Amino acid sequence: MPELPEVEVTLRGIAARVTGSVISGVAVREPRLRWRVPASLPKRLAGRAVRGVRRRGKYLLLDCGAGHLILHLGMSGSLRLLPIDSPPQKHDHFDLLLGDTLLRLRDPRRFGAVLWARGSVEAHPLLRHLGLEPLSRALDGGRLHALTRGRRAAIKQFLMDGRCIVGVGNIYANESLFRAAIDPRTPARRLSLERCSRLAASIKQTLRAAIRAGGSTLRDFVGSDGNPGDFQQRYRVYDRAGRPCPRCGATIRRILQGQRSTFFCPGCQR
DNA sequence: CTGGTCACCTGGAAGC
DNA sequence: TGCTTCCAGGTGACCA
Repeated sequence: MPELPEVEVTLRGIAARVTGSVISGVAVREPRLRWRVPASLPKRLAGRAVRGVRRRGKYLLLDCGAGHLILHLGMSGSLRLLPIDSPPQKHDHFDLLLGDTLLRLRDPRRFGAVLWARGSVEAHPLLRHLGLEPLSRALDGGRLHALTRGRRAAIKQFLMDGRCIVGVGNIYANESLFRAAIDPRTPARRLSLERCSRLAASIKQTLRAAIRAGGSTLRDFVGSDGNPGDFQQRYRVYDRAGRPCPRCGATIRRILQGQRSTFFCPGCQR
C-alpha cells in the first residue's frame, strides 16, 4: 500500500488529531521492525506535545520539540486513529497514546520503522540523501533532464531511486511512464528535454490523482477498520499483464527490472 | 560515483 | 484439504 500518495493520505488523515496533542503514553508490542524500535522511545516521548506532522518522501515526521518521531510504513504498514481501549490485533506493533485516542501502527511484514531523531531530522542518516519531492516545484522537465544526464539506468529504475526522486514506488513509476508514453526500459540519459517535461508532468498528475482517490476513502480509514490501501484506484497498466491497453488496445506486458515487475504497453510506450 | 543483487518478513493466491 | 511455490506497494547493505 504505501507509496507517496498513501503516505500523504495518511498524513492528512492524522494531522488534525495529532497536532497539538500531548503524548500520554507509548506501547511497543513488537520492537523488531526494519530497525529495532529504540528502548528509550517511551521515555523520550511521554508528556511531549506534538507540534506538527509532515512528510518527507515516504517518511512521516512528528515534531516533538526535542526531536522527531520518524515513522515509515514499509511495504505493508498502515496507521490508524482508534479509541484508546481498542484491543490490539495481530501485527499491531506500536501505539502512540494521545489522550482518548491512539495512533496505531499495523505492519505484517515489519519492513516499516519507528525511530527517534534528535536535532535536525533532515540530517538523519535515513533522510539525508533523499532526492526531490515530486509534487514540489523543484521537479520539472529541466530538473529531471539535468538529473538524468549520464545515467545509464533504465528510466523506470531511476524514478524509483529515492536519492533522485522520493516517493515514486513501483505502481506509480509504471503508471507515470504509461501516461508519458515512455518505454520503461529507456536509458534515463536518452530522454530529451521534451520527454522529461512530459514525464515530470505525468508523475505529478499520477500522484495527485491517487491522492484524490485516497482522499475519498479517508473517512473510512481514519475511523476504525478502514485501510489506506483500499483505494478505488484503477490502474492503467500496473498488474494488468495480458489485458488490453486502455489507449491503443495492444496487450500489456510484464517484464522484470531489478527484480521488480514492470508493466507497460508495447504499443504506445516508446 | 554508478549499477546490480540480496536481504529482511509475513500472508495471500495459485498450482498440484 | 493440504502442501508448495510464487509474488507483493520499500530500501539499506554490499559487491564489482
